[in-house]
Amino acid sequence: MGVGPVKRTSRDIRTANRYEVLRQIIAESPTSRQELAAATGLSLATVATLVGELLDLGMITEVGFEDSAGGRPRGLVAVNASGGALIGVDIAETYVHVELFDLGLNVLARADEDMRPGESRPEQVVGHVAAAVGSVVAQAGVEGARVLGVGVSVPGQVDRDTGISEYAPNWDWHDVPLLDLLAEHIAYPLYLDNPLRACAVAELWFGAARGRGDAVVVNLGTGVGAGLVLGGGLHRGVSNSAGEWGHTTLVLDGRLCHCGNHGCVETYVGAPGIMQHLRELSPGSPLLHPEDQTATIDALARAVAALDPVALKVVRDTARYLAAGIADLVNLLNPEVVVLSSWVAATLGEPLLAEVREAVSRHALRRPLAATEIVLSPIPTDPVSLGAATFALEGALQSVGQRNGKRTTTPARSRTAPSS
Amino acid sequence: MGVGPVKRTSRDIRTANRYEVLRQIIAESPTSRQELAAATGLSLATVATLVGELLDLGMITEVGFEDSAGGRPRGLVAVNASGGALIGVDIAETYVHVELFDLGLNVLARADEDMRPGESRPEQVVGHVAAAVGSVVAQAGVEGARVLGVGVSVPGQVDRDTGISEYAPNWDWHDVPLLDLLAEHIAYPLYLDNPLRACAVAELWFGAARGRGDAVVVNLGTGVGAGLVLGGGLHRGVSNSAGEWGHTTLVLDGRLCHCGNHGCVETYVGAPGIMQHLRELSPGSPLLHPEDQTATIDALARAVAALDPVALKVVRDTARYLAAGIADLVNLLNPEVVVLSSWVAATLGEPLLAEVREAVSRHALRRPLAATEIVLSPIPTDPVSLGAATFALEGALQSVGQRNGKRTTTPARSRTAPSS
DNA sequence: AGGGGTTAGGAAAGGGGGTGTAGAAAGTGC
DNA sequence: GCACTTTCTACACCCCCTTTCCTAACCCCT
Repeated sequence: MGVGPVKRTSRDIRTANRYEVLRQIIAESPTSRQELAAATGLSLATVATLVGELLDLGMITEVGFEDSAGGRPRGLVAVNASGGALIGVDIAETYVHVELFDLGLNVLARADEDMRPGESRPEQVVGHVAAAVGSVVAQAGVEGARVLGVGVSVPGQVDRDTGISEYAPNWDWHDVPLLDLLAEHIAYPLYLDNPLRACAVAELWFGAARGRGDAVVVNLGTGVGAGLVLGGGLHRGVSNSAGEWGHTTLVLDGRLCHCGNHGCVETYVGAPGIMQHLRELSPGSPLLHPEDQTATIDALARAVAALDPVALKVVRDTARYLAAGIADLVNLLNPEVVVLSSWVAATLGEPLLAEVREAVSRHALRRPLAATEIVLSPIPTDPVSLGAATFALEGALQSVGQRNGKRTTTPARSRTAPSS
Repeated sequence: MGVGPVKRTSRDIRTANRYEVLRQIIAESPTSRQELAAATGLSLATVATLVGELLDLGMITEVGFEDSAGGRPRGLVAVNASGGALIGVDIAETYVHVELFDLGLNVLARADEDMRPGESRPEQVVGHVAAAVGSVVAQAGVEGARVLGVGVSVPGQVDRDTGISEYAPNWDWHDVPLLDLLAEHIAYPLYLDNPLRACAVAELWFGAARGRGDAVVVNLGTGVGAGLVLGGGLHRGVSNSAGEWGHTTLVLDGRLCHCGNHGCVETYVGAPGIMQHLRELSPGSPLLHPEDQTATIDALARAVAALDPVALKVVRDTARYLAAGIADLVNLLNPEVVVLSSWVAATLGEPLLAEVREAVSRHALRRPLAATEIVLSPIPTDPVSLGAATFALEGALQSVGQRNGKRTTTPARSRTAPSS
């Protein structure tokens, strides 16, 4: 339980600025110190210091000079892609997906492990994760020392500081010390969080929320949730469970949700909800693949492109439910941007977006609506593993200024601190 | 439109600490530097510096010593009630309510002005405000120089920095430069904001949100809204309209709301909504005072105390609607505390709270719910004018460190800057 | 080839902020 | 009256960002 209001120190300013500078370099590589200063609003001196730090860390390199038209040419810096590797782990109900990134956040290797419904014990999940992590490191052929960290996303409620999965609805986990279990198999610094926040941080660093103060990242997958970016940072809530938007009541006495309530957003706009709607409209629809959500949503997207009337109606109805929920978010939080993320949003794409925009504009109040954009996530890869890797990147960046090695309350764990 | 993420400077830290120390002194007066350091988590040196500043400003005074059991006795400081006066202005649809506070936030004088339905021109409202402000200053007999500032709350969307009422639904105002108009009549520094945020800031300083990082202040009056305290500070949103929770859709195709949608929270739990429910249940009910919301809600509260079955049902049903909305807030934001504020909440009191708690516990997810308390506002006076006065207090405190007089982007206006 | 103009970037100084510590100040107890 | 204890102030120190000055590096012109 967080005690008292947030304690801010001047070091937080430094960390935030470090993030900002690196973000900018990753977004626009190569770039010059001058451009960085202009883009971040920091002074040249501060930018120079931070760039120096990042150069020392080997995260960026100097890559020549800009052409000059009289005057000393600007030195250019770029991400040093081979300066380190980041691993993002996306643990979901039925699979573990792991990606290894270079520092430019390009995917160097992938590994997937399927989990059968029965495999719900923490040790089993940890085993899959360890195998996949080992696999991507081997594939990419990077030396272990180059791996700056491993970010792990696990559904449910997570305490990132203690590394405990407090509650995972899929497997009925309660207070599983996941990070400690993983540390027994994985020798790199580990960071734990949940997929909602992973997607949000991915958008914040590399996606549609870059440079925005307030954003909502709506996550449309099997489950539904929202990552909240408020005041330029992630909002976590007192007990790390902010963003549970999927169980907002949309329809009084509506469909029964696994959370026990009726009419939750998730039951209408989650993949199973969409499938149910399709089934109700057209019980024998060829689009329906009863046991395969991905295949069904794919088929639905293709049918929409072919102007299939049933598919169009399913998407339109789904968009309406979704829009009702998003309109409430717009009114309540007045964000700059609402990002539609995760695989259902990516698959349904523009047609869904168009319907959502139209329907939101009918529901939301005019003034807040005018200030907010609704967009699809521009992130081409899996946002969850990217976001998880970003947590590792943030972690690596956080401890830069720290007295050498002495981690005080750093959330990072490594093999050297197994359990206890 | 806010550009880019929030820019934090070390001065913000100072300001936040200054707030924190004064808040603590006001809450517990007299108190010692030692206690302040313990309560705020700051070092003794910092506390001493800040206390010194506040002493210089005349906002607090030294009031003797604590008894000692060996050792130098602790010096005690207390709010210097007569060190200044703050004025809070609550502009509502049908009245203007003004209170003058001493620095202990005790009410020294009140003034009310009624506005007839026709009186909707900005000049008329400004006239009422100026008259009431003049009245409280005269009543309290304070010299003008002692008035540190006037906080003004006006419904709708407000840009506190420019002092413009961008949109006020009651009177169909659009971009009225209210602060400039007021500055022609009022010679004190002026601060503008809306009642939602006024209530929130009142709770943050003096009420149930003190010392909490995340809180939601639910405002139950004629209109309904929520003040959001996130990360220890007020959340405003990009275009200053965060908190429009009253128009969250609660019932699909429900009651028609003046915002044009159906089923908004406000149509069920706002005072007019409650009256309508009473009318539907018992058309000729003696509790109903058709033209007087306050009287009706008062009567309802008394009837509940007398266990009148109709009144009990009205309150229970209202609580259910309210709870559905609050449960969504709890899930989404995971706050430490939800505060029920404004006159409807104050009037209906404990019976409403009990029903709300019970109903929220049925709707919200277990984990976030476990971390959040739901309470009635402990603030005994009008929270809106108190909050408005608090804005003035914050304003007075903000410019302390500033180079003398030179206001850079200070929101405060005074007579010396009339229009343009 | 050598100077003048121009722009980049580093080094140092300065201001704001918080913290640790020595020593003065102000009590109690013997 | 002296020792002990505790508070509180003053100062040095560290962190962070910014401003300013100066040197480095390049272009163009003569």
